Amino acid sequence: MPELPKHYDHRAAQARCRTLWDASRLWHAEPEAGREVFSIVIPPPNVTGALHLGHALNNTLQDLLVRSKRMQGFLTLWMPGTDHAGIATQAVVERRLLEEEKLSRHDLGREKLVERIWAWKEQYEKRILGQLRDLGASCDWDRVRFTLDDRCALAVRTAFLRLFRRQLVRRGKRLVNWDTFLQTAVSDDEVFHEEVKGHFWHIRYDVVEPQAGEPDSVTVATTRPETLLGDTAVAVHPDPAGALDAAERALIAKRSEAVARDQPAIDRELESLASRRTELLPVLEQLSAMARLGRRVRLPLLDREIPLVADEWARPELGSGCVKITPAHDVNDYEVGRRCNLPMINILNPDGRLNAAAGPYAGLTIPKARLRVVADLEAAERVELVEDRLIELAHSDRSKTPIEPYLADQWFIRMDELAEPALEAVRSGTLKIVPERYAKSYLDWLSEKRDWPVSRQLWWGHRIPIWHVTGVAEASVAAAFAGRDTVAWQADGTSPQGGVGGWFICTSEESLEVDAIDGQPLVQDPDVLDTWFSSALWPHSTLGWPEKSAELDCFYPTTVLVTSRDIITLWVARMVMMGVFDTGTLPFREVSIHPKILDRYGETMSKSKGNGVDPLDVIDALGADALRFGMVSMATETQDVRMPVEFQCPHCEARIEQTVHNRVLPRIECPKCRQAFRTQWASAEADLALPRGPALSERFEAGRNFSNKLWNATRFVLMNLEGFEAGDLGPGPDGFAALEDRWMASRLASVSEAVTRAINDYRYADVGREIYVLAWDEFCSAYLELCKARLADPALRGQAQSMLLLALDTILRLLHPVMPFVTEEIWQHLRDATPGRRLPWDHGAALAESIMVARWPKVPQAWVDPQTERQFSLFLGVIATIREIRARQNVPPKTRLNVAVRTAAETAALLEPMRPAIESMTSSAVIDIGPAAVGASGAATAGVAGIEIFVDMADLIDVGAEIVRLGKENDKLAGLIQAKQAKLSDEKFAARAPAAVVQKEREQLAEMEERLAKGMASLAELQSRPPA
RNA sequence: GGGCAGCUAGCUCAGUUGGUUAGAGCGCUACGUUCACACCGUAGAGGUCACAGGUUCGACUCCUGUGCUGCCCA
Repeated sequence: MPELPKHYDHRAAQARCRTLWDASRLWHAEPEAGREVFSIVIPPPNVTGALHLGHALNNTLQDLLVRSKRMQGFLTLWMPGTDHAGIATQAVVERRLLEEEKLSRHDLGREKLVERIWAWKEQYEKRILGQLRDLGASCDWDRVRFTLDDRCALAVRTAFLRLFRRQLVRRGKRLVNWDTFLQTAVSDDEVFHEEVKGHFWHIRYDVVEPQAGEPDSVTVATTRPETLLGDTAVAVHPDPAGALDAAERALIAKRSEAVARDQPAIDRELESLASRRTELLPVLEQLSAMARLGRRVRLPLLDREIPLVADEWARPELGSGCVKITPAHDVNDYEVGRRCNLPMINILNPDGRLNAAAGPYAGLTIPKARLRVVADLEAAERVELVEDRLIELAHSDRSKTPIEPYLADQWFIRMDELAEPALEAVRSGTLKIVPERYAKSYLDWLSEKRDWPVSRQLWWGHRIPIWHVTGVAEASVAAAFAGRDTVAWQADGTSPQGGVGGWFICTSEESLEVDAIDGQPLVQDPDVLDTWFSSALWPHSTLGWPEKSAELDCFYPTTVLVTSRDIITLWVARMVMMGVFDTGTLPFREVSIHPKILDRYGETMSKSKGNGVDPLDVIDALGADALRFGMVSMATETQDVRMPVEFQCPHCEARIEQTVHNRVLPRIECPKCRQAFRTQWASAEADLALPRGPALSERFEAGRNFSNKLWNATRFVLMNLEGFEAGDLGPGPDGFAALEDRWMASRLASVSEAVTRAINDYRYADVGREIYVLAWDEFCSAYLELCKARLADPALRGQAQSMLLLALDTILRLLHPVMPFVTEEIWQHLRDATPGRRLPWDHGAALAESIMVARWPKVPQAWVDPQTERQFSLFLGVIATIREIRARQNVPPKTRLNVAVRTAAETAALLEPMRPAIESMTSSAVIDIGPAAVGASGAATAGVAGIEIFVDMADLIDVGAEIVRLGKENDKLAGLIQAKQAKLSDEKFAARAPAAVVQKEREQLAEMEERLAKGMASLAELQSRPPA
């Protein structure tokens, strides 16, 4: 049998496994009746860019579930695919177009731009799917879907038509977040807030024809002075006195609850409130009365008369107590405008320049208009005060430019009816979110039932399947689409004249095939749908809905959705709503939420920050299994995990800590070898010529080392298989003969049970940890060492070989879902060496061609043997103690020592069979085990529970050092004993603690006292020796 | 402003229903390379469990408050 190389070669193994898995297509699932199904849809990665570590985590966890369920015999489907990511992808392509060709999307035109984006998609889809395969994802690669492909498109149109028919789609004006760079509305979720330095301008508006005793002007303040061009009112509170009272009451209440330190600040606020009452209140009362009388003020610059209105949005406790109202460009003002029936003047063009409504300022961009408006106001002596101020400004996540609130026509989906079943599913526990605490944000968000604005003024996405026609009678529309159940229509909301009006016509067909009705053209809505609309249909659209496909029938609803916490509302909630709406069934029964990966400073990783780790770098340097093991170990129940990032020098392999400073440099000089390497930022030719230093993390090394450990354990087993014909492995008629075999069997049973349970509970990190301890600490460090003696003994050799194989095989199967490549590679070697081996849970079936479909270990729980495990831990304790003495005394490893073990006859009987193992594992000779065992004079001693160990040191012992050490240990023990005695002599403890606890404490005390007595005796003995 | 987390060894994290003499991996120190593996072995050092109160015979664990960090929603 050829010997394996000393190191596991992950690159070669990955290539071999890929070939094997692709040739066998074991990841493929066909619908089949009567089998238990496990199905899962991938959260489709955006085709915007390559996969990052977050994806690696998400997909590793899914693959862990999928592979284990497949081995457990479920009919298992993992549906792969990608998302078109409307705005994100279009923005990236547009940006490149501008950078590389100096062209805007309008220069190119809709059709050509969409073509370019498709080309981008093809490139990145290929890359993403390649990355997933490199990661080892066992998706059904015959079923790859894309949210913009024909099948998804039909699902989108059909779902939209169904919503339209149910009157859940409506058209409306709405203040949207307008991205003036991309010229589209973006959703609230695509907006981030950032503080910027700005100013707060206080501007005076004159009262029109003030009467005697009335103020002749009001002052309003704004951070955006150019918006006054769109002002349609100035508001004052309807009951200023009442509002001040309420504000005061609130402050007093707050003061009574505040800690002393915060009270002075509140007192100052109360004082200022009191002074407002005397100075400002009379004027506000007067203005409030004027508002009721319909009095007006004059808008500076445009010289327009606008009403003074009474509305509670004006807060008497702030500023002048008056506020300008710009309904078309501010969310709160919009509400005021609706309440007071104010006109809404839009002063913006879609490109962010002012329109004709801005009069002389038309054509200017917002920043320029602001400068001009301020200059003109100052010239007109209208500015009373300018304050510096930090402003929370909304920015578009996509273009990073400031958002302008903008009044536009949009399509909305009404949420009330859709949200209710989705809320109920989680409240009733039909849909389980793990960890449970995330259910709260899901419920909170859905409970608001805010309408979903679904139009996007983009070219990349699903075109809204609605056409508009004006000036026709409904009868004509009906006649045009007679007999087509794929078409529905609604009045457009304008009032019909003589029965003739405007209509919105919705269809699930690709096109209406009717271009005019009664001579009036049909115009398709130019907008596309929010990306999340197609994502919301993902679980059922990928399986063939609206067709009644065999896949839908077999694999829907899916079993579980695995995702990270940031898209619970955006995606998970919407999938639940649309899944129920379209199919009547929840799209999945459980949602497993995993953490987010942050860098060492707690920042989210991103390419633009330069703090990310490319999964392919890890796969290349340390192996896909190392990456996966790291990911699984990190997936605990917390919401974030931190991952320190390091650059690896390509010259000397030194690791350089990634810092806020060096992570943005194009080149870095290695502090160790003084040679430079490039980073992702390199653009100058000189930098690009340098070799690249990948960003990695030491957190993946444990996985790499683990792969190698397993590999070498396999090497050892294979080296010792000569003469062994593997058949049925397992206990003989009388069970396992050797103690260590019983122990190993017991551990296999416990761990396989624990791992299976952890997988079912989505405790991913526990899965990794359980197997790691079993494989490394128990199998490699203890069991394998113990087998060496029997392997050398012809009579016992077969026994050991059999159990070694049984244990290794079981470990491989348990580990395969976490580390598929190394386990498959080993499986193939082991299969060649022992084709005839059968494990009890194989039930006689032939050895699987791939570990991917080997049967999951169902280890009989009868193998669990607590008595043996206790015995074994005694043995391990003895070994550890002897080794400790040796290390303490600096005894060279090859020096054989004589050891005596004094313990009760009962314990001695348990240890006796392990005598050869103790000897080989501590390179010593065990002279005696029993109640009467004694060490030679000058022996070093140490004890574990109920066992005293004498190691004959002859002249080796450093008496002085030993006296110091023993003295310290005795002191510590004495302290513990004192504490324990105090506890036990406390009557309350004895009276109230459970008897079992008291009993345990007593035993511990007795044991400590015994150890202390021995320690004192040893110390005395050492002190009585003559100095060396 | 509201909600949710987190704060345990130098770093990254475990710690089940309160019963601890608080653990792991990495890093560090010492020793070790014929005998599966130096991507290794053996041993060691290292912690007022963020802070302050409270409940309890007993608190890392439960309650209240404070501080810092992060995320989500306004």
